[in-house]
Amino acid sequence: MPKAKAVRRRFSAEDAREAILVAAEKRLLEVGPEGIRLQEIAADVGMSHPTILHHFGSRDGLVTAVLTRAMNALEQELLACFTNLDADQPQQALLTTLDRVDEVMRRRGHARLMAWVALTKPDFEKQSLMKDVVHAIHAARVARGEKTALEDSVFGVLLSSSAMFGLAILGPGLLAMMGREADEPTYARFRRYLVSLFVEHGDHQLEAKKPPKKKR
Amino acid sequence: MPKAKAVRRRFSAEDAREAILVAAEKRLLEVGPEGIRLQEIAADVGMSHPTILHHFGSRDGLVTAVLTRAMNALEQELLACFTNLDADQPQQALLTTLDRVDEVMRRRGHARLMAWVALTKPDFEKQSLMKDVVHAIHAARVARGEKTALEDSVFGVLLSSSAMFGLAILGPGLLAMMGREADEPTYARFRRYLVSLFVEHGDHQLEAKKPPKKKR
DNA sequence: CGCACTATCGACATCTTTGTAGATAGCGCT
DNA sequence: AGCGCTATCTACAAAGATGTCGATAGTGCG
Repeated sequence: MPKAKAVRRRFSAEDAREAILVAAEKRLLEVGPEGIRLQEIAADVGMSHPTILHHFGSRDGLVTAVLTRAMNALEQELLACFTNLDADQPQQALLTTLDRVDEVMRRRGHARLMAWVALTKPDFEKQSLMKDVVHAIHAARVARGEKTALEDSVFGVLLSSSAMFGLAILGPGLLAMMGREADEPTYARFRRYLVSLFVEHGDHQLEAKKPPKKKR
Repeated sequence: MPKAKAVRRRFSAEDAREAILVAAEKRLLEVGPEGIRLQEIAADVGMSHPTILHHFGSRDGLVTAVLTRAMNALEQELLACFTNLDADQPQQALLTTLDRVDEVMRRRGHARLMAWVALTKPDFEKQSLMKDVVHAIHAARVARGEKTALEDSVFGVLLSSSAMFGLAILGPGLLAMMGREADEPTYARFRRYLVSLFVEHGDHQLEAKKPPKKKR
């Protein structure tokens, strides 16, 4: 009996790369860059693993491609979180920004991606968009009348970023250790708590400037 | 010509396990649990890899042993950071506590250990010592006269922990993105900034209770 | 249609890593 | 010293991963 003719679908090179990258990114979020296996990804896409090598040259080529793709996408998503740094409603603007960052980093799992990159590729090319964010925030604070140094705003962004990242990675474990539910309302209350810290800090800077109100 | 007699040193089982665990922990901090290679560790210790298997049964046995050992040691070190939660000098006590945590987590690299565990072993057994820390802090705040809910202290600890962890992992990258030096003085100033946030928050809670001082 | 191009595949080569088996040699005990 | 225990070694087995090669079969174009 003659062997059955293999039905072979054929992507365009572009589509094939895209499908492979999507499958690889899924694995990347789950098991990290080191856990990417050509055969697994090939099976997910429904092709044989030499096809992946044909499109990316080597396993390392695939890993680099998927990492840069994922980091670029993450950068865009984070940029979109900072679209309404509204100076009129600083408190509300800060809260919605934190909500969005939490959505991207924790609920959609992209903090894990950053963690993998930071742990395994410490010299990965960094963007510098955050500088603009810091200056926008600082300008708004100064316009509001706060007497504050630029570094104070730098530290505010640094604290928010570190905390949202750390929360995404360690949050469930930490909350469990402290005997609290790691549910969405708790996370939402925590974000409000963080905003209140910043608001109180801003008011404090404001008062420090206001010259003669009572003693001293 | 007769082959040279092999000079073979012989540890006690205890010492051998210890030496292997030390070498394995070094690799663990560098490349994570998945990166542990029996042959590399054996070479570091100066033995052949089947000896490791003899002592730990399997690679997985070694990994669990080194993980539990490292996490237990980390737990002890972190516990030691909370020895002076002095209610009389809350500000100074908080600052030195943060200094110590930073020393353990960032400078000694143990945040990477926690990150590896959180990323690859999400269901690793957790301790619950933090509950005691939270209650101690909260009791001190209430004794000081702050009108505050327990969850407020929970969130304070959660914020500190997440931030110190995130700072240890992402700190250099974030600071570079914002155009600041990632040197020790900067980290120290950041810790003081974080403490000032908590102090202002505490004062705010205090004022909220204090009934009649001026207008309002 | 017929042909060139190339995405795809099966089979294999090679390397790495874990794990096994049997032999060997250091150490403690009598 | 002699003997048993076992930590250690060499050599090999087995599995899994990346990468290579030549063949095959869609796809687009003349």
